[in-house]
Amino acid sequence: MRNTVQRRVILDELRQLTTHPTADELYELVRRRIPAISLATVYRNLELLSEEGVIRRLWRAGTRRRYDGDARDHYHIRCTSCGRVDDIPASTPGTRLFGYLLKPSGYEVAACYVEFTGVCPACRARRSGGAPVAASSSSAP
Amino acid sequence: MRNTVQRRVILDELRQLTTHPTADELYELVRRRIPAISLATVYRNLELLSEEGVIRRLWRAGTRRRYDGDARDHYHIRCTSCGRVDDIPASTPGTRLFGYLLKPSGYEVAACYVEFTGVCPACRARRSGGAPVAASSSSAP
DNA sequence: ATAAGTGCAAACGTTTTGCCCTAGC
DNA sequence: GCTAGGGCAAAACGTTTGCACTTAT
Repeated sequence: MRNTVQRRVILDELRQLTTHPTADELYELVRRRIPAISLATVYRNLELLSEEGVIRRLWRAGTRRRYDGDARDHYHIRCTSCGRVDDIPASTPGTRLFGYLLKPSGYEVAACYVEFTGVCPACRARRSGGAPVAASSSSAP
Repeated sequence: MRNTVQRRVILDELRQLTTHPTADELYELVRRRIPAISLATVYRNLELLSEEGVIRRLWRAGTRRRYDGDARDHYHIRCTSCGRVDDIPASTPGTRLFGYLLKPSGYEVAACYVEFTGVCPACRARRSGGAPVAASSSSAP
């Protein structure tokens, strides 16, 4: 992975934000530093960086994808009214997850969605059998 | 909410599946019973039914939205290779979540994504202040 | 020198919408 | 009869891609 100006600035801008921007929100910011950058470059870099595990992709099918410059373990809470996404720190000896949710987050918590990712039995068989699968959509977030 | 033929068939077909179909997968099935139905109707109904809490919308499932006819509490596991989504039963006295994940699911589990949904502080204030918010995107999944 | 990366514009697939008509209440 | 809901086609939307050019290695 080459160290291009565009990539450096995209990552730098993303890491300065705690707002989990969409590709074009980030594009607007990056454009202030590299006016000639294209939206496609932002998309390509966000995709590549999340595949490499440098950043995280917050999937939401059908709407806009959001990205998180912090790849460390933590949760997210999304406002069902305006769509913003905030961080919820992972439980540690110092912070209790549900305690945080109830008070400091300020959110009125409505629901919790849990999704595991992995490799299904059929794909595991196919994989060990030899022929690789035509990967349809995504890598693990 | 009126009890139309289309709505009845869409819900019925969805409930017969455990495969969490996309809108157009369901459309193909429904079309066998109502050949003249339009894809837009399927979309409109899936959206309405999930807003009403009758079915569930699986936001994170790849690029295409997937729907679940079972609105009861359970989790999902998505294959990062082929995109299929399976159910993981919620922990009950009889089934242990992690026990299930490790064995009967057959999946090689890679990661777990947790997202809460709720109403953010700003929207709560706006809401109690009176003026309703121009809801941007969604209801809780 | 060479291949990864970029910019541009056009293409893509999914979802939403406006319009007028149909049918449930 | 009134209105939510349907069908159709077109638009909108976020994202991806082909191509020729650039640039980091």
